Amino acid sequence: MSINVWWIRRDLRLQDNQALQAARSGGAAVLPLFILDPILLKNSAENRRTFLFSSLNSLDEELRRRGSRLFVRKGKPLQVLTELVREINASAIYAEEDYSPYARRRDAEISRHLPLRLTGGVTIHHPSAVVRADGSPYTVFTPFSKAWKSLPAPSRSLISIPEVFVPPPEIDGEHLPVVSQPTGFPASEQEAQRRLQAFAENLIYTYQENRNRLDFDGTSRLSPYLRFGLISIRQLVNTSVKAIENAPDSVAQKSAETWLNELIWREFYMAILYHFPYVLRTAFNASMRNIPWRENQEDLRAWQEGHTGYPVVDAAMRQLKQTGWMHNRARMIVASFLTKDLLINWQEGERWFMHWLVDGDPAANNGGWQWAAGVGTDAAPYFRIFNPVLQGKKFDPEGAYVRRWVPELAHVPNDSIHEPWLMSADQQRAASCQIGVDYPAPIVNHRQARERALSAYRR
DNA sequence: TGAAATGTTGGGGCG
DNA sequence: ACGCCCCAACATTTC
Repeated sequence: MSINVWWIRRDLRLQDNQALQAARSGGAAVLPLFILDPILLKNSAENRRTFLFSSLNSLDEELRRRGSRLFVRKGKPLQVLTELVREINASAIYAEEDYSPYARRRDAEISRHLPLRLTGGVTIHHPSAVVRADGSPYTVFTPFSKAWKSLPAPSRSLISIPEVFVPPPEIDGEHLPVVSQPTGFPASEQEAQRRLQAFAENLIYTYQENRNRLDFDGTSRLSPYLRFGLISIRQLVNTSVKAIENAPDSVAQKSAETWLNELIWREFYMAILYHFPYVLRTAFNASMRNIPWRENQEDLRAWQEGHTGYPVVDAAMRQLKQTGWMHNRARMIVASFLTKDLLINWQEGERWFMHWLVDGDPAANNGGWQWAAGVGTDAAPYFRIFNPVLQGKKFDPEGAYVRRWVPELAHVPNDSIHEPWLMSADQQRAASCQIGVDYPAPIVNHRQARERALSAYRR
């Protein structure tokens, strides 16, 4: 009987898995393999490692329930696979294609030596398929999304979970590191399914208005699961399409369409990274590579630790450090603050986010930062500068988000919660919050910082 | 997926 | 009744 390797990379799921399906074709036995690649492990952040290992443990449990198990080996993938293929006399290696520069180099090298077969699955459409008639890639989101939508829709039926695996041979492998469950994001396929189901019942129909609210859980919170493939993008897209069709009214329909667009943004940035891998090193827009950034460690530190004196910024940065996740609206606010108000290089923000985010993905994170800094594809114009006070008032009107993450401000009244420095000495005493002692005064004056950013960007 | 500055309009107070 | 001013509300332009 022939045996295939199912090389698991960012498809940690049994449901709707094209690589797994391909590996089982012809009734072959499947060896589920995860490779602990020292290069990837060195670059990955602790929150993502915890989520990854926890996900692998739960995947292993699921496999054991079906008469199989997960094999883990450590080392350079080419070397690991070469040895393994010889050891078990495998016919082929099946894996879901990954479009990041490192993954492409790695897979190209392996393909020269071994029968590596790549399948789709990370995206709905391959980055090279969403291009203009002349084959050139899109660099603006709206035309990209139109082209994306004009391509054949994904199959509406998902690939079901194999009931029984042909047991693979017993071979040696590493043990998975034992980790505690990541807080806030239980790492299992069932959890991802539960979240999607809950979201599809209600929140998807109010997404348009609620997604921006910092003080309300109006988003799906599926990003870590999608990042590591505990759920397939196809299932999410199919869910959004169904919701668009079933929407009770036009507001609900618009909401489901907005959510679908967010999924397309993800594919857009993956395509950008695929076609323009240099964006990981420098601004997409060549005219935006010489902005006179400030090198100010003190301000950078204040931003990172949530001590800028702007409540909504500090709340968001503390949410990130404490939970490994940040609300999307908050990501835009803190990115605008770092790059515009503090005039610090967006790449500092990109690095900090990758260090903490449990959903950190190079394509999406880079795209988001370049967008916010106004240096990327289809970027926000450089003069679009968020006012952290107005953003707070608009999207956290009662200050619930601020109070949750910045306890020093717990007793500050609503009308001062987003500009506590305006409180009188009496009010500060009443709120048990002395500005400059219990909570910092703003490290920059927004009005002046805005002017500084505008003139720096103009240069 | 902004915010600030500037322009326009129209109602009300007032001489 | 009229002109003038003020200013809020809204619209447009600019960054």
